[in-house]
Amino acid sequence: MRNPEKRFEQILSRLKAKKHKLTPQLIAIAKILAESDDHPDIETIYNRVRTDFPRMSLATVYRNVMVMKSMGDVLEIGFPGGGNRYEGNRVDPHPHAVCERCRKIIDLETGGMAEFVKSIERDTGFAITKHRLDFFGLCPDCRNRQ
Amino acid sequence: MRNPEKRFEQILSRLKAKKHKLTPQLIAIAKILAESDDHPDIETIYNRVRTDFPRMSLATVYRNVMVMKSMGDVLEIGFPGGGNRYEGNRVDPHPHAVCERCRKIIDLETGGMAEFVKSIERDTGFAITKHRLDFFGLCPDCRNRQ
DNA sequence: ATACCTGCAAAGTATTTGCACGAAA
DNA sequence: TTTCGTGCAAATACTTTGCAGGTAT
Repeated sequence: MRNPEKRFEQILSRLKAKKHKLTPQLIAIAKILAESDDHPDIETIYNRVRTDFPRMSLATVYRNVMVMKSMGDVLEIGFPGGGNRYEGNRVDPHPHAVCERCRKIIDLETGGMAEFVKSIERDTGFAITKHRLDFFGLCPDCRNRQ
Repeated sequence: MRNPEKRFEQILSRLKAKKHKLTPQLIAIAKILAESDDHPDIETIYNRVRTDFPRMSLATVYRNVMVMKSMGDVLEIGFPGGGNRYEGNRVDPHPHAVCERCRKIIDLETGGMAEFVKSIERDTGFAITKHRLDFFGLCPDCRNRQ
């Protein structure tokens, strides 16, 4: 998704379809998420939103981001110890390069693997030290329990 | 690494090489990590170790796991909201399948991707809904600052 | 002997929740 | 009008830290 406006409208219509009240706070948070391409954390979203809504609570940011996350309109990039990052302008699963020092996160396109690492280093200038590749789903036992 | 005993000795000798005091607590925790293939969390390690060391503190488990993690002898599988999982019997990076319901984690071997998802579902019986693929390292800006 | 490690309890973080009020539908 | 969302503050969960005493080298 390259068009933030369109993405914003899409999120709003999906919220409406799910019978969520379109409060000014929710709208503002959705807008930030649709527009941001730097994978902001909750605190960052909070700060951005507070330039327009100085009285908005941090709890409201948590709550609304979680709403959109469970709808599948926001991707959570989780980290141990918190400070999770969120992405709303693009929700198809895709790899990320994460700088361990400045915590910058950039989107990558899928491809090989190992081979992949080399091309990432070539294309981005990153020095890759580790990667993380997890698959989420239901194991056989749980699939059989509904 | 298929041999827990050997892996245990390896961790101990690396700890010794780094001038760590081989306290009974550290040895016990290293043993659990070398032997466990179920990616235990801190609480689980704590409980396993406490059958032999009932007076051991949870803080000690945290501290010693972190020591081995920074040495590169323990792999941390981090999750948002805590409850991170640890793996000491194998430290080469490799993909995992994580059950979102029972939190079971199993090791996988590397291969394609997309194609990969299908073969994982075939081989394990998992129903994969998402995957996670992150690369960690230093971005160009940070590489230039040392 | 002495530097490092431990247990305990307290302090931190990040996130979630209860509640009374206020606003969207 | 009625239901749901908000702000605030307190609670929770996980992890880290300060300190006094103990132990591996």
